[in-house]
Amino acid sequence: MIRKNIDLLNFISNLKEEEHLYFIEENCTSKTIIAQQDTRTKWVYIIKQGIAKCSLNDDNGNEFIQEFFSEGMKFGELEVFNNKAIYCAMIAITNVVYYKISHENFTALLNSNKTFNTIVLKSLVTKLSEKGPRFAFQQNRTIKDNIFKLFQEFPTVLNIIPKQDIANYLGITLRSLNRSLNDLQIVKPETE
Amino acid sequence: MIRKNIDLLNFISNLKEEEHLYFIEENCTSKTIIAQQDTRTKWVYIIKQGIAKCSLNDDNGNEFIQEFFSEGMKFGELEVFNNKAIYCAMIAITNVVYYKISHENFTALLNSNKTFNTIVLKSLVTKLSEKGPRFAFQQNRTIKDNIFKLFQEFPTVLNIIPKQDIANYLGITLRSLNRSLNDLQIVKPETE
DNA sequence: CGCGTAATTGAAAAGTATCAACACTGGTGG
DNA sequence: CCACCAGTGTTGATACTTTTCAATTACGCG
Repeated sequence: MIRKNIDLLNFISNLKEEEHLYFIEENCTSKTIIAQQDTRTKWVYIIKQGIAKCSLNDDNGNEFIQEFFSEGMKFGELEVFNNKAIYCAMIAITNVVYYKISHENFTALLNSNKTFNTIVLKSLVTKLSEKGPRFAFQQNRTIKDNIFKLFQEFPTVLNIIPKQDIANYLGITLRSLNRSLNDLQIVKPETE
Repeated sequence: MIRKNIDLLNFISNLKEEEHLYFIEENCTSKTIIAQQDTRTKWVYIIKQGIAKCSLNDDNGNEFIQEFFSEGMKFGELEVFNNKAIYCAMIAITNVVYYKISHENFTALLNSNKTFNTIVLKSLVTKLSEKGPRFAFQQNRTIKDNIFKLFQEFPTVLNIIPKQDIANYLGITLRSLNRSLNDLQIVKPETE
């Protein structure tokens, strides 16, 4: 649910000065729209710290959250290859520190640096191989099954992510989420 | 819904003799299981002709169809990178002609041949960028909306793919599919 | 304290699945 | 040539799940 890619962060911090300059560090506060859906951008983004949601909004005002991104997750790289407008939005949930790298430098690094090429390939593969099972499970099980599984994997999610976002991630209404949490007797863990 | 990747087929047929031998041609009849879920394989498969379903089955007997694959779609490449058992099955719907290439040769080609590297990257990107919107739409709309959209994009689907498979692709029951088809007055086109 | 955002809850309406019976089709063997 | 069978498709009635709507409460922050 909350994805990370430490390899990529390590790779960046170990880059020699010259190539490290490709990556520009910025930060933003909670709720900032880091990248806007349906616009064109020249940047690929990589989360350094914090949590953001990668979400897809349709005309009816429905928000579908694909994943929550944390350390090392990159975003906007698909647009380097297919040269289209970005097809989903990236919105900060907590305060976020991130890198951005231009399409040109991204492509250059991809062609010149075999390690980077492999890391990018693997990250695409990982994203792909996680999406399938997630949607399969989500479609074929009841809401309760899905919530139960989610809270097993991630017991503290209520302390980190707003309920509406959790509901949008699961593709259900807030009402249904609340009912199921009651039935399953799941409560927000105390933070001490 | 039925994916193709002509670039990859062209690439293969233009390969020089030596590298073309990497790709072994085979064929099978309808309903053959080309690749079995949760097993390990040393092959990457590429459809040359026909249609197969890429599906994910769970313990409860539910089948979730990720996509229907046609000319040029490759399958099993994720396992080259993450070295796990294949996580979904590939089952022929029509008679199918396909290539297979070993993991070793796939990797070799990926490293030695820049065109191939790009084609593989792009195919991953395409798969990724199609999955998100599909599930977003599927989750946030009614069954009828989904069916209407599907039959707009693909009016002849009833002539090609069994109804149960269409239902599994949409994540609904056959009963619901039939009811909605009635309501929408969608009928199987005559084949002449 | 007051405001806006987030969370909670009940009742009614809408959407979907489940179950079971039946129809159609093409192929096979007597 | 007909009877049978398996696979595929069709349909109605009912039960269940989930959403919608609306009213209310809790919380954090200036």
